[in-house]
Amino acid sequence: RCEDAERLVSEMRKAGVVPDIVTYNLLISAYSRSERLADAVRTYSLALKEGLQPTTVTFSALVAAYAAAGRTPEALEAFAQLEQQEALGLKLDTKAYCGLMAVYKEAGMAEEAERTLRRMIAAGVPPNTVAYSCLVHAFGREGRLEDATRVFEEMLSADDGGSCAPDVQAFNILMAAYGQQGLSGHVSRLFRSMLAHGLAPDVVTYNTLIQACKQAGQPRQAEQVLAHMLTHGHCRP
RNA sequence: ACGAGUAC
Repeated sequence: RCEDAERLVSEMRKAGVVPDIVTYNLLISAYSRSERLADAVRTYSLALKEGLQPTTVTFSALVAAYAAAGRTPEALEAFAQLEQQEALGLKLDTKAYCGLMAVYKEAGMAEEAERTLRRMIAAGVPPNTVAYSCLVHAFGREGRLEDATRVFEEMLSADDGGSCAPDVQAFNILMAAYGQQGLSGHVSRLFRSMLAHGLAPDVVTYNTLIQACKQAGQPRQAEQVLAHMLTHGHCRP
């Protein structure tokens, strides 16, 4: 699919259509998803050489490309470049900050992820469910369940029209965190809370529940989860 | 139009 994109771009050129920054952003993102960091970076340089002005999306895509390759320092550097460009009119938006938080999450730097969230809010950039979920996950990964729960509760009590309210994925993230510690009781409590919030569990929810049963050494409970999925679930195993 | 968060 990267190859298809490349072919398309070269056909564009032959047809006299000049690629713009969005074209390059798309390529960078496609390479990133294919874990082709070198190609992503080369494409970024190419865009600069073409005299194109990188956008917030360009840098976000670059950050994601470095992060996908596990290159934390370079990812942070790419975000720093975006911040430099703030003086030149680029805006740090919610997705850009979330990308940075994801880098910290992957790197096991939950404190930095939280600092980023607070900084975003202080800067007047509206946080959302993704930003909070990312932080919950960052703490969860480090086994810091109290912090993960504290952040999750902040999502529940956030009074901003629901833009930070936990969705299915947010519940899944916290459930997985508890499940990894073998705390299946907390996991099923969260599951009930999820239903009470009117959210429909998805396959990942059920997989997470079953994994939690496994982790806690409760094979019978796992069967009950499967039964629940088959009878009440709006999804298939 | 393009970029961000889950289970195995």
